[in-house]
Amino acid sequence: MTTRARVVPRSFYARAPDVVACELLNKVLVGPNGSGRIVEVEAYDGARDPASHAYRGLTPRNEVMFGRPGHLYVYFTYGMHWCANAVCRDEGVAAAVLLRALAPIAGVERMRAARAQARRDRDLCSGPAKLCQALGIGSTHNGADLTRRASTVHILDDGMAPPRSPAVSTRIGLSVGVDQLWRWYVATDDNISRK
DNA sequence: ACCGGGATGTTCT
DNA sequence: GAACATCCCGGTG
Repeated sequence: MTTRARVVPRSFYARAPDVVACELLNKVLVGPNGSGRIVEVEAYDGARDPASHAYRGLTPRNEVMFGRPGHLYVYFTYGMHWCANAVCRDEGVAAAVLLRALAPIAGVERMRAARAQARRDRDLCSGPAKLCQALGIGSTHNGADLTRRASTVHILDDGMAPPRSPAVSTRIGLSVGVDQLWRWYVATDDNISRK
């Protein structure tokens, strides 16, 4: 990482989640344990998306999704896993991008310690709950401001452009909204949760 | 490689 | 009481 890396500004996030998702590819997520390049994402659009946590309106859990763009929405699922999203669109409109996989950059030793089960380094961040465990992201980071370098969790642009033609697929692990092609990933990367 | 089941607890019906 | 934006392990081929 060079000094030319800068935080992604709030205006970037204040757009539709499918647009934000595509452009988050190849940006850098920084967390407590290190950093990684974002290589897989999914879009969730509360207003018209039955798979979105915000589809049925505001609740204590999804409150952050309704807030300002550029913040982190962290939720707990399956009794043991944390997952992290970048909040999109204007305040009052719920939308988010689920961060699904990273290519590790810095702090790999700490990530290995945080994910002792991982047999290979490509298993460290190859899933939405894996990357949170690897980077040390949890409930205390819900609502974190991703646009501030001082924030424990933030996102940097180090100059690498998003892929011109990312791979596209349906989203993973859903029982509704299964037909939307709202998953994007860097086709050539080894750290993808699933082909 | 692929597939099936269990872990584990919050959230919402 | 069911569902859940998941992961891991142990089976089989």
